[in-house]
Amino acid sequence: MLLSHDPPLPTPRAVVAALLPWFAANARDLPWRHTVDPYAIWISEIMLQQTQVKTVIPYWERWLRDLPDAAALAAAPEARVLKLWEGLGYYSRARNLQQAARLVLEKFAGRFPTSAADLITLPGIGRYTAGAIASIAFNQPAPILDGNVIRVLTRLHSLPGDPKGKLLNAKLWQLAEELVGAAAQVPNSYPRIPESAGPCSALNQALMELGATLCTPRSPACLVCPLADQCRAHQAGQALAFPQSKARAVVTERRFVVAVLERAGKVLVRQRPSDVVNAGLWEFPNEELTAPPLDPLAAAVRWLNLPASGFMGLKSVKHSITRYRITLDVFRAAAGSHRLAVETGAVWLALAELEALAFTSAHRRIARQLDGPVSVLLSRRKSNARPSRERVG
DNA sequence: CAAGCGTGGAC
DNA sequence: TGTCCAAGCTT
Repeated sequence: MLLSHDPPLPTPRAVVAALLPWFAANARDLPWRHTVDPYAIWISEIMLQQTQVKTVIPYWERWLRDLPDAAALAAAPEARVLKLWEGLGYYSRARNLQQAARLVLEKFAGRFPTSAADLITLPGIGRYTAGAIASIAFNQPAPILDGNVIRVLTRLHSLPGDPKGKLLNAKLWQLAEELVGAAAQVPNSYPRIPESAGPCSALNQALMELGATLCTPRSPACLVCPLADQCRAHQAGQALAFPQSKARAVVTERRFVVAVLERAGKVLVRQRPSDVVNAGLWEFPNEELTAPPLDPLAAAVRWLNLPASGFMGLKSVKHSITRYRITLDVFRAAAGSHRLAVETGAVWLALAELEALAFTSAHRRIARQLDGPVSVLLSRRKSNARPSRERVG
């Protein structure tokens, strides 16, 4: 029997031998791939948590320009850090970055830790990020396991089960460790990325790059995949069956009324408390509609304690955060001394002053509506809503 | 270990 | 247009 007709086994050595040349030829030109500065790599890894590359690029470039090193980050006012993060979401990432920068200065004498074991002690750095920084900045043979690597490895080895579950998760970390260990032993003649720290860096990035560009969730490009001949799921025509992740939480609808109160050319804004979602970010006063029938205009009348003729509806804003699908019904009113200004500890600010503050995404969109020339009148009957150029006088 | 934590890209 | 989900961490 001719063994050469059997597909090659996905051994660590064979996988590395296929991935490194593929990555050297196909790596996307991403800005953080032109540096091995651990600070710059660290910032990119935190920003990339649960966030797409395309979204991160402009944030990363602005951040590195404004806060080029750990000392600058440690010394910056938190408000400036949050403003640089505005729109990226998961804002505790930004606060943890600053706290970690201060720890690097204090506990590590300003030298970034090079081992995953030290890195993971810093706030906001878990097992994945510790391995990513150690390998990408310092070429340490530290494994990584993110959503991309989970997809690649469960397909490559046709591994059933929940990849976040204890058993399979441990198996995947083990496989990732074997791969980066094999990368550490490749000869110098292997294709290299000139600005990469070395083969451990390249291997880990190659795994993620493959998952991001070819081994995608819904339309994997197996025909051009460098691992296709080793991939068990592909051989069985079952690539789409992996990973077998658990279903997400069901979506819940929520509705809020928002007040844009004006006085002498200023608007009323407030800062969210520290123990809620979007903690510390700025917003317009708002209240959730709970009891049905959830009529926003009636709720606004009751909440603002103003006659319906005393304010106008702006275009409603829709957004989603985590498992909630949220509609914001926005009402704009002239208010001399409204009780909301006292009760919530809010402040009156000119529109131009809002620019410097970190707003939640939905409320930033409301603020932009106020800047523009056109407001949208909300009809009492939803089916008859139509645009208008009227403004509150 | 499940749930909380945001947002916008992509199809 | 709705749905999925992206280089996860913390509690």
